[in-house]
Amino acid sequence: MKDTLKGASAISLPVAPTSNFIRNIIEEDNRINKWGGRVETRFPPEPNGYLHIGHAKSICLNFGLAHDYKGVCHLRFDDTNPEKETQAYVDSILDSVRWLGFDWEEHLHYSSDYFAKLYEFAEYLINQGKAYVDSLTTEEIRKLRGTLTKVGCNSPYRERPVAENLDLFRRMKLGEFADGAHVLRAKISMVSPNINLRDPVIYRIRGVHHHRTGNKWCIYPMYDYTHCISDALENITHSICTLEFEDHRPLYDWLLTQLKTMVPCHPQQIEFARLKLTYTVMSKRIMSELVEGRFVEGWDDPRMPTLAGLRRRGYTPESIRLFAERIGVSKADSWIDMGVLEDCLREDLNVRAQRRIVVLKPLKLIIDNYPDGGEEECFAPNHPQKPEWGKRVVPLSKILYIERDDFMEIPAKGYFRLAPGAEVRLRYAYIVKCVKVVKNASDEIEEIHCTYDPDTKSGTTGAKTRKVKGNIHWLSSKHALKGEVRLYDRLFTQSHPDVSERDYKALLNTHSKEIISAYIESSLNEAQPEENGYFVPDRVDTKPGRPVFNRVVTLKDSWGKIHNP
RNA sequence: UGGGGAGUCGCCAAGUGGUAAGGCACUGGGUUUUGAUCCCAGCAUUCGUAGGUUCGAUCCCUACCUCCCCAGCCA
Repeated sequence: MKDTLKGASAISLPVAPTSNFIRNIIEEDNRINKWGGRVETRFPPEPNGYLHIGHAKSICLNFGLAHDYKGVCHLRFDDTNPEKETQAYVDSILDSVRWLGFDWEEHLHYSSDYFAKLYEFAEYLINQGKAYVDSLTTEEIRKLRGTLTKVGCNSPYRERPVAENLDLFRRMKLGEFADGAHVLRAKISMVSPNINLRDPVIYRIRGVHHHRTGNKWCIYPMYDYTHCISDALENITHSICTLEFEDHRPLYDWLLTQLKTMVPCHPQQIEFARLKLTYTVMSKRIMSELVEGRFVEGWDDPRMPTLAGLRRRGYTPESIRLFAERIGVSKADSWIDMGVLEDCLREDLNVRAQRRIVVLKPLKLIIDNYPDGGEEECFAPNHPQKPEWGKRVVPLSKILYIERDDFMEIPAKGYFRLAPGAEVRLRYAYIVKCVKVVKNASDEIEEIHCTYDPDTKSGTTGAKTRKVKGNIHWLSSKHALKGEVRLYDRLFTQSHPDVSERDYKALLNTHSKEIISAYIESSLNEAQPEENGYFVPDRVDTKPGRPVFNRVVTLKDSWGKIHNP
């Protein structure tokens, strides 16, 4: 079911993908043999930030489609804005895509690889009378562009002769002008109702160092110009992007039409709705403010929706791929409930994680009739549904820690765990009965006393003779280890955080991280659950002899839902 | 109010002229030494609204309503 494929795209879901409009397009293309059955996609991040779960949707889509249709998916860095891009971001993106389980094989590309070609094509456009050098300032260009409801006006430089344009453009490349002195614009129409077609800027002067091309260039192509050509040069068949690029498509198509004799193909741009997840934000700007303002402890803070954060929290690549499949792909704006993501994780961890005991909020339980200093071994299965995974020893002694929530002095209706006079099974051990509650001066329960029935040990014939409904976990006080456990909750208190509000930070959940000192089984080391959630060692803060765990997600809790909704 | 998109169950999402898939959530029931998992059952006479075409419309036509995106020398 969950095999680990190596190669092209290491994906494999427990469910068959449902149809979506992009698959329908591909299937129709294949039917009419538009691309000779070829499917070539690409994931084109700009190396100016960290990848997040929204990018994961796109990665899974692009690599997934390539995988399913026996095609290939390129990883292409759209690195045309050197002021914001760095090699460090390239590295982190590479790392995240690899971690998610995808392999671009030899198809790792950079838009900057095409700078020479892009430049050559720009000269071609100039020669064709389809591009011109404009010498207006940014503000002047903006003014002449018109507005949403008013058409634009031609720049006074729009009719510059080809030779002058060529000369100017070459000198721009040579570095003869200051940043901003000139731009190259496509000559389309200043009266188009689509603002993207009002002679868009396609090259600007930026005398800055580029993380890959160094100081070779001082003019850099713009996204709209670069992207379609890069797609075409790479022989992409289906160029999948998000909805906001929908009205850039006419420009994408215009450029490739002008350049049809220069490029090998004309890919189809297809737009889908970007992911929005409740209780969090996907905006790079907001995330960056959260990091800078120390509201979280970095881009890989386990509360962040970044892939680095999710990974550190304990999310598995499989769970994220399952999530991407489960949410589907469409063009409708939508918010996916965070619960869907969490459930995908539970589904994955449930089958793969070994079980261990963690007592989060301990309450001392003393077995009065158990011999002082005595101890014995109990055997607990590593997975309740997988006997082949074997059992491990859990030592029992007279003094234990149980979960505070597993005892109620005055039991609520329907509660069937420990209470005065009540009987419950210490899981994998004996049935005990609560005989006494000891409180401190402030009336807080300090310890509870029980008696055990020596004939009821789990695994013995006596265990079958008596049935109790309640069943609680425990750890022997002298054997349990102490460990730091970090409990996380949603980043925002609002399901649909409106970060356009100036004071959106007031919407942050101030209880999104709780650090506690818990009792753990000595062998707890992977994502391992028992009762109160799935835990994973924190990959940054765990040091030898100092265990630090993150609770990735709680278990479903239908009692908790009834009792404290 | 220019242009481009979208509106199918609480949340996603198939279907697109023949009478509403699936998942999540939810509700019942069963199994269970995790109130977990697992299993079984239930859960839109209805597809933004109003008209029209048709034997028949979520699907075609018309009008309207609501929401999203676009005026970076960002991507």
